[in-house]
Amino acid sequence: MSRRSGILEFAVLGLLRESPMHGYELRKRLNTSLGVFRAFSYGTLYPCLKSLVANGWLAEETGGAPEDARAASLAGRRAKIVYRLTAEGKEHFEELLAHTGPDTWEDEHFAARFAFFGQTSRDVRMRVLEGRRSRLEERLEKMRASLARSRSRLDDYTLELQRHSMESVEREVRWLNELIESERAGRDRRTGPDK
Amino acid sequence: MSRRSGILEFAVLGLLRESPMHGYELRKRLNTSLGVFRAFSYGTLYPCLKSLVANGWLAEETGGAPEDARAASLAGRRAKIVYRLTAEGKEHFEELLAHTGPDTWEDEHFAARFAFFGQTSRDVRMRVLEGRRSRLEERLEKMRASLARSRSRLDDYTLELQRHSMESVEREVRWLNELIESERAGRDRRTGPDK
DNA sequence: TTCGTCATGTAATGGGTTACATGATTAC
DNA sequence: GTAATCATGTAACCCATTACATGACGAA
Repeated sequence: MSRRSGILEFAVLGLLRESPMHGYELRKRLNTSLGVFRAFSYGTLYPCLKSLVANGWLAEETGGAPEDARAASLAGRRAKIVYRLTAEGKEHFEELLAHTGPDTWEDEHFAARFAFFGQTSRDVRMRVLEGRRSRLEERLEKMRASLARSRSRLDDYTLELQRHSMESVEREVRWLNELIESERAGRDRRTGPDK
Repeated sequence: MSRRSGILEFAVLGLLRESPMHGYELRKRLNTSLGVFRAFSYGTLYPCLKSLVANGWLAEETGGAPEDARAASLAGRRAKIVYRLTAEGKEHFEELLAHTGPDTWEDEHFAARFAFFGQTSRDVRMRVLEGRRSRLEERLEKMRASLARSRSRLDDYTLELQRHSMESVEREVRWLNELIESERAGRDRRTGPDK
């Protein structure tokens, strides 16, 4: 029970929905394919997998069909545990995909959600994108305010750092604007009057 | 002893070098003036301050001069503890400022170091900037490689996410290039032949 | 007088890493 | 045969947050 990391749990479920995998491979996918994710260590991943099994969301399949003589002969062989999503797991992931909320627009969480946008319904995508955007706009407001208050007593490097990080945030807002635009365009094409 | 957070310790020492402060104010400065830093909670900050005192790097000054009658009359009054950097603390911070190494070019650590570049010698600044840059270039290489390997089996959203985060990294590299350029220009002005 | 913000602190908990331990398989 | 990488796992630790507890000070 418990040992829920939110992000990791979500990503694991999402990856396994595409196809069953064992832990080691899962970890690679977490770093590479999904790129953005930081590399979770085995010390995090394996216990997480166990807990997902305990919840009934994953099933372990310790390789080799039992009727296979060669498998039996290699008795001492370390089991390569393949995990696959159960029906309950699929259902649970579906729920997670449908969920939107303030936690959803935080940095890491947002990246994880975005990575599975391919499986997400458009209205949920919109809510997440818009939530993220307003979250960033809030952040910008705070930065601008504190900058206005303290600009005078800050040295050049501190100022430059603030300028650069504000620009980064502004850049992400523009990116979100484009994404939201194209989501809307997609909707319009579907529900619009004609053409 | 211990309870060292690296970043927090460094930032606290650096802020207190400018002027003595109490914990509450310190925390505000950590969020606002230095902007980039995430808001450390009191549950992190206060124990950290205690440990810095235990190390002899900070000294506590529980306000009010003792000869002040009013201070004595307000017996029950909650002490407002002002922390100031000791000579040892200053020396220790100097050492931290001079240190460069692989840890120094990681995201959060780098931001903290950059925020105190005003107090850092130019050659150390250069090493940190260049270290950071090569760290990012490494990261770019990995991203490009994994993208090349798996582009085909990734959906549009995953691709877009990777594209955007690569662009972010590339943008930071350009920023670092400019900074390094202007550091070099600064050195040239000083040591160059004339004008 | 009550509410917001200033101000300090602790204990429980969370979420993660590192180091360690083990062993199979593949490539050279 | 030996090194790299595949593969799984545990225990000790680290860093930080949350929730809680306490209380002063100023303004409405």
